[in-house]
Amino acid sequence: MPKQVDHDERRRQLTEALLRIASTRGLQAVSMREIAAEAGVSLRVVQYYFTDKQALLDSGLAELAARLDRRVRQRAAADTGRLSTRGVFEAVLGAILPSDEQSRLDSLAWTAYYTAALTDPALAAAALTRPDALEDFLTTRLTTAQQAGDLASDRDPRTEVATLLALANGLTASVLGRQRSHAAATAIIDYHLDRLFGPTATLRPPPD
Amino acid sequence: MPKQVDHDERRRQLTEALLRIASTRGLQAVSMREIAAEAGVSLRVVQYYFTDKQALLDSGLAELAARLDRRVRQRAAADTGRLSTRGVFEAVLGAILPSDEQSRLDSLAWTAYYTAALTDPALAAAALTRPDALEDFLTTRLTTAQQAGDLASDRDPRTEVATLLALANGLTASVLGRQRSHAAATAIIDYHLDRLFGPTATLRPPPD
DNA sequence: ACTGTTAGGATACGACTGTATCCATAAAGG
DNA sequence: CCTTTATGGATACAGTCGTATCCTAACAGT
Repeated sequence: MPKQVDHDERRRQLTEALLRIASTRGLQAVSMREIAAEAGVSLRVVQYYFTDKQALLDSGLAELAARLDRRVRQRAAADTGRLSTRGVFEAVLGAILPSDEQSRLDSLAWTAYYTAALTDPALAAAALTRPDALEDFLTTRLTTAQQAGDLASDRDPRTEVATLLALANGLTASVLGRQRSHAAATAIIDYHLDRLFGPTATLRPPPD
Repeated sequence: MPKQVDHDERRRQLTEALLRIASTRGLQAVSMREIAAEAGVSLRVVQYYFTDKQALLDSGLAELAARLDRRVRQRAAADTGRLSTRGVFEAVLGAILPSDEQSRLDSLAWTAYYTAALTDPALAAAALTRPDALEDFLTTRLTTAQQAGDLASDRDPRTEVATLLALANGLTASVLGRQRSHAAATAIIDYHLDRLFGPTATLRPPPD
């Protein structure tokens, strides 16, 4: 047998080439030949490791979901026990908003996939499933905080969580379109976390 | 001369055919021939009334912006004087969220354009300009309400408006993806308007 | 009535698409 | 050693794309 190639590694390289194109030139600029060129291989190699273009697109979507999940998990879930409830929300929402260049590119690709899924049934199943896990986790956490007295009793945890996630998505769109800076988006999130959890002590000036 | 055709009317028909395709099959499904078929004319006619595909896309974007502007204006700005500040916000935000089938289709097309503009410089200039007018109008209105004592003094009108608009966009995305119903999105908006303007009197049960 | 312009039908061009096929090479197993 | 199999280069195919061209038909102005 020939060179004995690691198929998973090859597929990973091609998937990353695909996402690089999708995030910089859009999902409609993704073609078999473009992926090959971006990855520095021939067209045949792309065909060899992926049966279909659809398989390639599916792989890109899966990798993207894994990346976003990883980002949220690394920022928050690792030491979720040690963080305050507010800290958890800051971490999760901060992980959703595009901050550095890489997360911006990933958000761009994700937006492209999401939009394509709205009119393409082949992508809808994979891209339009609601990520219940994150929402449930935050709702549970916020409900607990409310029972502990850290959240006003007239707040509805489910609605508050749904709001913050939808708000983060809306802000993300505006950051991607460069209508708002990352800092401005973060400020808006913080404003609402302040209201949610009351005038927090973190950076309050010392009492005179 | 021949049939003496109304060029503007012809262009309007073709633009609407374009938007019909973009909102149901996506912007990447829009081709000259598809537009011709959708409008029931020949390819040559499409070429005759639009010099470019780019001109066609620009026309679609302009029509879309006009429709959304019209929707907001009809719901709110016409009798903005007679409405309460809360009523204005309900009207504007309700006009942004896709409600009936037509506004859903328009929102789909708008989302497709916005996403395409993120990676296509030819669309970026027209689609990624911040609609300052609406935001400024609402901010002014909210500031006035605050001065009249209808809004708690520790609220920041600018941030509140930016939040509600970004929230409406985020909720719109979830409604388009059928992850949330229109009613659920409206409930979330109302929840926050309740908090903004205090426990409102509109539907409060009569005091015993 | 003739002429010139406008409106569109028909067709073609080169580029690009996803996919399929043919064939060469290289290494592992007998 | 030699056959088999995994890898990938080269090329082809049938569509579709935006755009260009050619030509005809119908009417306005003179």
